[in-house]
Amino acid sequence: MVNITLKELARELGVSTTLVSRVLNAPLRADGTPDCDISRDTARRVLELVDKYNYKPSRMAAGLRGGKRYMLGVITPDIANASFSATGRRIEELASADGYSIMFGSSDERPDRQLELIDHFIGQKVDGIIVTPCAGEDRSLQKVVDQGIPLVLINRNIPSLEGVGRVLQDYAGSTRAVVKHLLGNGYRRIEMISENMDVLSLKDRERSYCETMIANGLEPHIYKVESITQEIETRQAVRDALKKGTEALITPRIVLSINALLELMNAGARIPEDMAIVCHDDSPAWITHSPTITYVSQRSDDVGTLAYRLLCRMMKGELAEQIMVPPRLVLGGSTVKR
Amino acid sequence: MVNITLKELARELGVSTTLVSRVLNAPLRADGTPDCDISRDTARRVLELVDKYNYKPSRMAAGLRGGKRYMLGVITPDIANASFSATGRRIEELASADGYSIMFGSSDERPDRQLELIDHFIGQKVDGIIVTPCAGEDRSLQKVVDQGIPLVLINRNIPSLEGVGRVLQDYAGSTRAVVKHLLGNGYRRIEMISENMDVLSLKDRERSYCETMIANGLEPHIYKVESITQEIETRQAVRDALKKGTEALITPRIVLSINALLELMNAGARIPEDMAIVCHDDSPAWITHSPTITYVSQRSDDVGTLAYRLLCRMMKGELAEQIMVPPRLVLGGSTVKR
DNA sequence: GTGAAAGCGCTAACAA
DNA sequence: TTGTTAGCGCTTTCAC
Repeated sequence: MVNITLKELARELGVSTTLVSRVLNAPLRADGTPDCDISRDTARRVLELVDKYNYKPSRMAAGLRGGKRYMLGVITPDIANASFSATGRRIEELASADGYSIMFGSSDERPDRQLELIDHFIGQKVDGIIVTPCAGEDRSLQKVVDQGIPLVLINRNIPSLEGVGRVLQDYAGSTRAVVKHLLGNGYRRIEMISENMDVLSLKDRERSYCETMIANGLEPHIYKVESITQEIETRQAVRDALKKGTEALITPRIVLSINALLELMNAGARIPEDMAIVCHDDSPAWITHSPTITYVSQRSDDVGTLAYRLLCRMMKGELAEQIMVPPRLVLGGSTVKR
Repeated sequence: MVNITLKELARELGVSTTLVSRVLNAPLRADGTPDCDISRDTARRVLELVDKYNYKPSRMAAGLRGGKRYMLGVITPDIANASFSATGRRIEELASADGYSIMFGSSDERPDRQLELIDHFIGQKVDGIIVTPCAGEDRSLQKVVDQGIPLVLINRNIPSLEGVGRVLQDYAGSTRAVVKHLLGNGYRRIEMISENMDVLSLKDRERSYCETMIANGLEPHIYKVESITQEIETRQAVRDALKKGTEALITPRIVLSINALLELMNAGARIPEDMAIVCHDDSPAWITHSPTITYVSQRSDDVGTLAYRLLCRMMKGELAEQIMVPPRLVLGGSTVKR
């Protein structure tokens, strides 16, 4: 019941292993026949037997001798995180359709873990690597580049690295779009509830909110809540905002969104009459809620698609690019025109 | 900058490759020295040079010749699903500490996809496979067993398969515990809101709820909502329950839990005075909510730990076992004694 | 068009 | 205690 080998195939056909290997590795022509200097007839016979035995070449052996390894490495800080796993899922989907296997690893935001994983991947001689880097560890990534292994960075940038592909999100741009959307719908007293965290994406959103408000002659105001007391503070902020007559709230993290929403319901506030709200990140709750919620989607799966495609191009020898993905503003009933 | 090979190491040391290989593959003794018939001194010299060059053996080559491959395959229906990814995460964590690489795949509940992935894994000659099987495809799994590759089933059972390990959740047992907990706290009029789905875990919970109620001389009642109109129906069910004077609600799926909770808040019902509630599955919302929510944890990470450990034992030649994991009832303020 | 032969980096009999 | 030899399954010159 063990898999048949190329050698056995060759023997049964009465040809050399070389011949079989060549047929198998030739690029396919438009009409589906292999593009190599093998007689059409022999090639057909080979393919038929391959089919009959459902022969699958051993990637191990192929890789060893120097061929493609059909293996990719993917590292995220935490595969259990919804956004990262959505990205990873998409990569796996596309890659396995192309015959690649995926090795996943979670760095857990620990540089040593990331280093370990990279070493592992290099040891396995993967064809390419996609990684959401954790802070404070570019040496291992540099090593990847030095070894000539195509590398694509996702979501977080490391500017010092050269020759790597990047798929990054335009957080500032999306927040600008949010504010403009609210302004266009007649909202003026727009506030943000944000969290005191050292995360670039959040800082970008805060900064962009302030800039856009000021550029439109309005005064920005951010409630900054501490992570540890986030729920209580968020709820307090919502009550304050309601009392003050704030017209719209932007909540740039999903936990803030959820707690703000809960407090609005708790306070009996009507959305969007008493308070409009823009949430962040993807949740099935946004579209089942009534009214539906206007939110900024991270497009995690699109990021996966783009990263994989870019990696493919790089594996074919094309130059590394930087792709900016604009997060998508999904309009809902929580910010209708007033 | 490319990795050094065992052969080069051997040449630099003036010994044979065999010698080096033996040192490297020997099990470690308590004092950290390799347990083989190599002179302590030579062994030390080998290890020193390995260290100096940070040599990592090529798993490809090792695997090819018949040694361990240090590679595991993990298949879940959807790695983007929180529960599965938590399990996968834990497996990866433990496995990579032992030097294994993990190949992940999502079957997307599609038998053909599962078959493909399994073939891939067999082709890569993984040392072991952990899978949450999708319905309707046991042939590929049988193939795994036939090839002598240790296989562990997670969460879903396929009784016909022999010689496989299993880590299953005791859904009926946990629901029994839920009902008993409520009874013990003085609740009598206990109802369940469930969804009309063909999923074993849900059926188990419904059955167990009914049985336990009847066994205690109480009348069970289940609101069955359709998946497609789940939100509206769940909310309606909550309103009905409040009107009828129901004392406690069990919601055996996370979406039902969330919508029931939202409707309770919407209706201004006090928890647990007007209605106690037991939610299901893990969510950060349960512990940040006030009052905190009593819920049944799936223990996805524990399942991962147990599955990995079991697989390890099987890879060492031990017999396959079946492990039942009792889901954990986490007590919160939503079901306090009345 | 096709095949012989030499490896890729490693492990495992079998000798010494 | 150590080395010799022969592969694992495949790709790749180079020769025919």
